[in-house]
Amino acid sequence: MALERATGKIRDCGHKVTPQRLAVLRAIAAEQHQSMEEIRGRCPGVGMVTVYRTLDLLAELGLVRRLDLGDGARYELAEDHHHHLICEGCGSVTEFEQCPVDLRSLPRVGGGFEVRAHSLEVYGTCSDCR
Amino acid sequence: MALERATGKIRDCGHKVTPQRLAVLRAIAAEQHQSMEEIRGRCPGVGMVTVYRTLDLLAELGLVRRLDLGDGARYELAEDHHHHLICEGCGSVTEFEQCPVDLRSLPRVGGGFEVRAHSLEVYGTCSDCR
DNA sequence: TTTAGTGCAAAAACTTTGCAATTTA
DNA sequence: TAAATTGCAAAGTTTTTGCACTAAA
Repeated sequence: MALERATGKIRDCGHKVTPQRLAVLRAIAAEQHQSMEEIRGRCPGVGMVTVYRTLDLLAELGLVRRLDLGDGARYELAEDHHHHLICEGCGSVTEFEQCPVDLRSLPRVGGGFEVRAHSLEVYGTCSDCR
Repeated sequence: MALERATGKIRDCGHKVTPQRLAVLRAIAAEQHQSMEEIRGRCPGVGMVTVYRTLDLLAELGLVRRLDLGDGARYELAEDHHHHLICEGCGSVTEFEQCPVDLRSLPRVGGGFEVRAHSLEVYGTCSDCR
């Protein structure tokens, strides 16, 4: 379970595991690329300030990533790889599984950059907007 | 030149080409993934409100993309494909050219999504942070 | 018990809107 | 000239900070 890995990491880095942090973690795990508002909606008992600070902490620990695909900030679990389909017409964001990225073909770009994960955004027009 | 393509598009869509819009376009063309602050610095004669509105317009026309890779909003020319290397240690963002993405291998994901461009973010640790 | 974390209220930062003056086509 | 654009000031949003209180380890 990803939650255990996360709580372990929090503890390992000298931070405390609190009910608020667990609530935020569960909220984020519930669905990818959620907005602040959605996350807050999933953990109503947690103060807004704490949600911000928890997201900062989780991002710092490399457990969560913050990204903005055009409409405000979104948060997602920092999985190994992750692929989005973004419609330039309506702005909808959906995910897909199959990975069309082959990083083995990358000569060590940037001189010794150690790859850990990737995120691919494919832009275009969804069937509804054609 | 990308600028001509952009001004053509602006005109074609019934908008006017103004000195302010040209200045913002040039600013954006100067470097990829700049922050609002950097863009503003490159076109000091243009009011902040106008920069915001111009970026909105350009994004709407599909000429510019707004994205956030962890630290505030950044803007970049909406090129066909674009590849970032993001260090989880120091947050630095660099680009690389070689494209490790093969979209032909994608079965028509999402049922009829028409692909126009893509952006790849590779997360990891840069040589300075190892 | 000690140190880290929480949450309120306030501050700061960021972005959008209303409107009169100006400019492009 | 008409319709679009600009920029100021003000209003809205979003995010961060200061500080007393609370809780995890």
